[in-house]
Amino acid sequence: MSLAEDAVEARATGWRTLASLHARIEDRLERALRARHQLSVSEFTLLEVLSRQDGFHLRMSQVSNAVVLSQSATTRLVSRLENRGLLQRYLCPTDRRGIYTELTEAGQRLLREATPTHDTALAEALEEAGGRAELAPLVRALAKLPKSAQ
Amino acid sequence: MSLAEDAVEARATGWRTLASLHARIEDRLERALRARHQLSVSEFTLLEVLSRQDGFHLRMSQVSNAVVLSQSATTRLVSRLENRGLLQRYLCPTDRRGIYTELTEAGQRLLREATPTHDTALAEALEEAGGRAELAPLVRALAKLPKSAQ
DNA sequence: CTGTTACAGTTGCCCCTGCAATAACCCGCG
DNA sequence: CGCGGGTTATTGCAGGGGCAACTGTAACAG
Repeated sequence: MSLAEDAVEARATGWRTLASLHARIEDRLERALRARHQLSVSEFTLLEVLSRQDGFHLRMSQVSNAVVLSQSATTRLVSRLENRGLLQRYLCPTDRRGIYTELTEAGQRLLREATPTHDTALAEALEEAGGRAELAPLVRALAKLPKSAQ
Repeated sequence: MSLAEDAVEARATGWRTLASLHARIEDRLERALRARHQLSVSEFTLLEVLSRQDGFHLRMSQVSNAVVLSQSATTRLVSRLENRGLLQRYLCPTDRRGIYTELTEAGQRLLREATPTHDTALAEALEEAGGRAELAPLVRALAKLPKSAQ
């Protein structure tokens, strides 16, 4: 096998491992958050991302980028949470095309409640994955990532 | 910050990085495979998984596990590919509840055509991700995973 | 001022997915 | 044999996502 073919194979293997680990973690988080707080992973992620912003607000396009969803999915994601009173939309004063999204008190509270659920489920998922031979190396690598990797 | 909180934070960071990288790669693969071969990532993965089995066949439940999808999604995934003549179902002779899925000639051909597309897109996605400061460490870690990690 | 182009979000439509209920089947026990 | 309990796969239904078309706004050229 040539060096180039080797590289292709290595990337494919890495991708399969990554995809598998991702699916397992997401599945676990989804169930835990859905069962206890009526939240999907995307919804939790949005609350979490907003909470880490100064002033708790972001533009739609930034949200879209942060949660890695299309514009339309972002619109609906924000709408769902807005209907539940967890966040608010308001027009950007200087550019009326822009729309800001801001966490409400209720949203901050729900996030505080859901965070332990999330953290526990994540720890369990990693724990379990660490026990599978094909996933363990990646789990260990994850733990060693630089902290600041935002 | 306590050690325990530190660990929670590290896991959360790792998960965000993993999720972000996964989403970017999947998005890229999806577009490339869809555009050139009318295949989704799940569909390609199934073809690929089948091709690596002796005799190119698997039971539904094994398929389900391999592509990390629910049973119902697996049924439909297999049905779609069967309708396109890329694989065949046939009853397990010893247990008629079981159903085997087997790659056809056409399926093997399409897989051969699509593999370069997949590999190129994957390489590009990793290349691009490697250029982002927050993803680069994980990309490097992926490259170092043991080859055999199936 | 007006027409053109670029940008930010939203909406209609359709596909894929998971859950729960269901059908078909195997196995063991009375 | 025949019934009950556990598997394996399929189907009805509703939710979430992407694409493309559309609305409203800004920016710029003439």
